[in-house]
Amino acid sequence: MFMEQSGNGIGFGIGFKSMTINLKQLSKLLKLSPTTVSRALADYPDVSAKTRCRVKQMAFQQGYQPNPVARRLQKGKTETIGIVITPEQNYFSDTFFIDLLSGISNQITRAGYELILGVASDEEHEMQSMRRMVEGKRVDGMILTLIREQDPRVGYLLDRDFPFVLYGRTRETRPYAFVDMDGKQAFEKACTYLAGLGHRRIALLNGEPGFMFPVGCRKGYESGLFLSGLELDPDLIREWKHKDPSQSSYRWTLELFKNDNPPTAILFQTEAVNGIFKGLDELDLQPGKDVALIGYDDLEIARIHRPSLSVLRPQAREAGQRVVNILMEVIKGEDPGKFQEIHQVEMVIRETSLPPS
Amino acid sequence: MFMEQSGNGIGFGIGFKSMTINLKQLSKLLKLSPTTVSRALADYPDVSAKTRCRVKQMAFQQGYQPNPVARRLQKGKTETIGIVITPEQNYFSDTFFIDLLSGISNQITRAGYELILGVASDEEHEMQSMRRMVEGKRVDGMILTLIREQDPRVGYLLDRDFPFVLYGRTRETRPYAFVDMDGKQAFEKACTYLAGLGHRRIALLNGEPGFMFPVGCRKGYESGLFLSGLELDPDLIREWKHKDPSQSSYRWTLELFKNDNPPTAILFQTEAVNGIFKGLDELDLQPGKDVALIGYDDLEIARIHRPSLSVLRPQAREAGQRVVNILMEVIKGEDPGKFQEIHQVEMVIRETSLPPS
DNA sequence: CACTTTTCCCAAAACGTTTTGGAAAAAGGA
DNA sequence: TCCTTTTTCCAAAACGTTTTGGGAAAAGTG
Repeated sequence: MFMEQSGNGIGFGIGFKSMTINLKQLSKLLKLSPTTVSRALADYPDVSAKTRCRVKQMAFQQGYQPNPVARRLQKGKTETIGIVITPEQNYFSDTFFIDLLSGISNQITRAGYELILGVASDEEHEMQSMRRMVEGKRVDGMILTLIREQDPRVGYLLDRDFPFVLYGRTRETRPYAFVDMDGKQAFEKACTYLAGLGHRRIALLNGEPGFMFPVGCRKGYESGLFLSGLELDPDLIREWKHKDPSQSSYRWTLELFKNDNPPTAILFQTEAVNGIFKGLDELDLQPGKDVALIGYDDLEIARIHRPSLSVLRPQAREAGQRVVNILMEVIKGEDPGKFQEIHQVEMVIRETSLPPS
Repeated sequence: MFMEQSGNGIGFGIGFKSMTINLKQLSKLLKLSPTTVSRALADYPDVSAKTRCRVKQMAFQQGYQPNPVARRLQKGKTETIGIVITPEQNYFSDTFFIDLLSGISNQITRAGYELILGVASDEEHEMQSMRRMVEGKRVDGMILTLIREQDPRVGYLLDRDFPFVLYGRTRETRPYAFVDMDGKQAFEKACTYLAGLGHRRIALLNGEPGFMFPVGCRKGYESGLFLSGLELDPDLIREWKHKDPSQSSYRWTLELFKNDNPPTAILFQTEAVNGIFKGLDELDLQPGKDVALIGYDDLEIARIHRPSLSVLRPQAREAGQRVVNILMEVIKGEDPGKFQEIHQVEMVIRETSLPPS
């Protein structure tokens, strides 16, 4: 008996190299047609239980795995999801983004898909990287993070009806799918909590304008003040920059306390915590003792620091999984407008949220 | 004239949707064979300059891009590189890993390849994720980071002769390709520098045993002591844990100063800096003034902190690019043993490396 | 002109799957 | 037994490229 094809050494078990068997070879081994083998493996009902079993056994024994590239060509799908990250805005400075990515990755793998990653240095390259994926037919869908108020990526994808899901929201009238954290509710909760402790001067050190998330934070903050019967003082609101969270928040912290009537509590995104600590230190104010603090995001520093930082904790992992599940539905053709989820954020009270002294 | 195929609306310029033209349609438009069009676009010499030009123009005008999946099938390549990261060891807590990833991603894109990302929660899933990529024929090559002294991934890939490049090194006698930072030289340099300033008691707060990088750091530290005529004191060497760099380094910092003859300087990986600062603070020691500090990795905190932290700065971006270039060579069939690069690390003197007081 | 060489193009095969549209064999029904 | 239905399988087409192996026309050579 001779072997045709590139002699595939029918699994003699010697060595590991190129244990790669394909459908034709497998079907030859089974004395069946490739069609039947393919259908047996896919559990089609038109192949008898006996042969199905035989096929699966042999496939397992031979370590057969269908070539994904060939399947993709035939199916007309890339089985791939794209995401582009921009390190300049040091977004995933800590566990939060990794958790999100971890949820995304695991769910994508479970679906038999791949996650391809682009790293872009700025907005322009971000768009470029996404266009390469979309127009180059390299992905079936996109995941967008770090969403801006006016986000050209969303318009671009909507225009060509390309499947995508946002982690976050943007200003856009057409319906689109998103998973967002309820920043408004979170900041409202934190604000009323502090007010409930007796704080009357609560500051907000908010994220960079232009991005969508800080908008919700501010709304929650204002609503929290209102619910607690406190007045909004524009002097107690400042915004730091993504490029340099520590430096800018440091400066704004100093600024906040130049006030005649300085705050007794600060709400902020935990990314900015280093600058705040430094500022307070310079002002000889003890975090948690002289000034109450609640951060958004439960980064490592929040747990490590003494006193440990009270935080608002988004469930990034779960959100990542939802993003993928939704994206799969949208790819299947479901109406994206049906998938608009706003996830609750829990508050973790630690040591920096005491009543005013 | 009728259109066959799924009437592709030969670029009337109305709307964006499915502007996707394929080779057959393009060739029909040009009244040429698909063969010629394909070869024209690939700059084969057997197509006349005139038609080549005509083809390229039309391809551009129609926004034609070859379907990568089809090309991959034909070429027998996935045009894809895999990488698996493990967030548990909070490895990319900051800019360093992002820089590496950025270099990797850009270079991969330049080569027309994709980067697929796996996120694994532990060593077992890390291996599993890699096997899926390799045995599932999903990638042409792997990039490995965070290398352990005994690293099963390396043996696995060598056994099946699968292309890969390490960022780092491991204990393995067979030749393999790697790009590594010269941790030994870096720590030697830092150590002799401090000794030159007059420090006699220099401590090393090293990374977790089991990983390869700390081995080099320790060698450099020992060599630096030796070159400076200082004796090695095992009491001045401690190792923190990846899982919890701040906490463990905090404890070890306290421990170091329980010594009868405490250190006047500490060498460490910058990841651990928060714990060290906290420890020193608790001991009422001023970083940089009472204790000189040099960290490995130029993280944001190093630049932000006052006094700013002197550091050893690896060029992660450049290293990432080299890793990809080398991997491309290995994929082409070059001998991996030829590619073993050890990159120099520069020292950035800031404010925490003064002579002993 | 007859021959060779060069230039330019193309039909067909191949990559490894899945899907389509039967067809042969077995089983059931009268 | 003959006809119908069900079961089980398969050959061929298709997905969109690139590569192979020419072949016709044009240009060069004597």
